Amino acid sequence: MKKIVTRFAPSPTGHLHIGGGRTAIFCWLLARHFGGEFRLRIEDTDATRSRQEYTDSILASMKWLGLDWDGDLTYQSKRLDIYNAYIDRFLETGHAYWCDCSPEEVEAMREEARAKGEKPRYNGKCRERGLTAGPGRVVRLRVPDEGRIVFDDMVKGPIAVDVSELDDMILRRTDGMPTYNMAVVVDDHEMGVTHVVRGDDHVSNTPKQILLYQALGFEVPTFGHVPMICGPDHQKLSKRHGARAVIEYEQDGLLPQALVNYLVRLGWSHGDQEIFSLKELVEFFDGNNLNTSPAAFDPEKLKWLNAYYLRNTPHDELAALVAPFLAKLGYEVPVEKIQSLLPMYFERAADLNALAQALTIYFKPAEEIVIEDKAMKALNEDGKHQLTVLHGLIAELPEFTAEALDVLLHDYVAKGGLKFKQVGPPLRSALTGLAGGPSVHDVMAALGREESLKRIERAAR
RNA sequence: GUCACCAUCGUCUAGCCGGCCUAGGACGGAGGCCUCUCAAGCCUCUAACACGGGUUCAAAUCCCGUUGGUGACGCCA
Repeated sequence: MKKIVTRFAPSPTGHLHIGGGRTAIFCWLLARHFGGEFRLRIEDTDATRSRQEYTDSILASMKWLGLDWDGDLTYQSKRLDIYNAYIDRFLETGHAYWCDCSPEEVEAMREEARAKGEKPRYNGKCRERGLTAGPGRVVRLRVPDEGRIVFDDMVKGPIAVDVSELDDMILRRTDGMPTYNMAVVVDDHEMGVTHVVRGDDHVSNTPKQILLYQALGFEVPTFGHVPMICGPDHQKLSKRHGARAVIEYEQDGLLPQALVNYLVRLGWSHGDQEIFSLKELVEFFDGNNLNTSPAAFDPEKLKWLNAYYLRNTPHDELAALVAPFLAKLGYEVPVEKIQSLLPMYFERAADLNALAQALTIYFKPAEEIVIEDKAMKALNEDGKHQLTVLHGLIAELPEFTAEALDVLLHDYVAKGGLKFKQVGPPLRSALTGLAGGPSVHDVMAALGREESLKRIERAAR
């Protein structure tokens, strides 16, 4: 079988969005599954909107997601000569012609068609005028008068469109730049792309591109259009839905594997399985079992997956990942110290940022511990009384360890005929300022005797 | 408006070459166990085949229509 070549072709007009990210993952997976090649191409033919910083950002996001590409990056802006050579070929073979209609004229044609209840399109005015190159002129494709374009979509199955739906699209703009469809076809052919997997929004481009392949005598690749991702309300995806650029998820403290896992399951499935390692993904993803309908983005499920991956990350790795987030909060602390606190917190946070946030109470002085409202309740009269008594006992505890503290507290409760509820919550409020969290004996052991006593005394006042 | 695509719990989905489906899993939600609390974990529950016609002994599964949704219709990609 011929080697499979896929590609991801973003345009550097913004950061890598989750929709594009998912497409990239699918393309990468398909190539890796079949031992083929995954190529990356930057579609920067729109000079006014393309920016280098976006290219850099997209590349960084690709790396973060773990999507490595084969060969060199291809920049369309550096291939103008190639496109022009092919445009000449179109002209020479009579598949294209020069047109001097102004945008306003064309717009009028579209209006006219719309008024007649037809599809808005260019009417072919310059087809037989025999125009040659000149300023203000574009090159248009001569679309066949009749026929149907049929292709077998990898995910959607057979799709047929009548050529009467297509108009004589522009191949070369007045500024000499190729249009999207033109450049894509040339590049995909020259790069040896065998499988074009892209978003659903491109289905209507496919018949146009097939026309170009045919006119050029190129072999038509396999196309696969994955459905779009929409917001939880099934509306167009927007910031309001919490669906954003990949880079933002990185900044929020998501684990790349969680995002990949989530995105891949949005539109693809492997039976009932929810959790996939990268290795399993490569093993299972063969381009089948892709869904045909648009999927709603669900931040809750992403959160759950991230928490899952967080819990299952070895603590030395996790500590290293948390460190930069703590630093961002103003706490430069040794990774070993972070790791020592992780057993108490790794099951209690949904992302690295929240995890770092939770750890800050171990690095700030007693005076900076703010007691939240919910935690105030435990610091009633009895609570403060218990804290005062406990302060003395803890100060005299011979061996200050979590185990010894646990024994001390339970002995104290048993001897006094108390309930643990009378000592646990006030201690937690005093030590952490929070109503929930790890066992109080663990917290004290982590804080150390001196700091624990300071906080208990402060809260007992 | 025209064309294309799509339609299973609130969401992601399994099932879809018809019978194994009184429709399965996961997230969320509700309740419970555990427990000093919050998580985690475990258990239980919640909730769907858009509608209408066919075809058939039998339809979530096949066909047609309706409705609804998405996308496209650029000298953007």
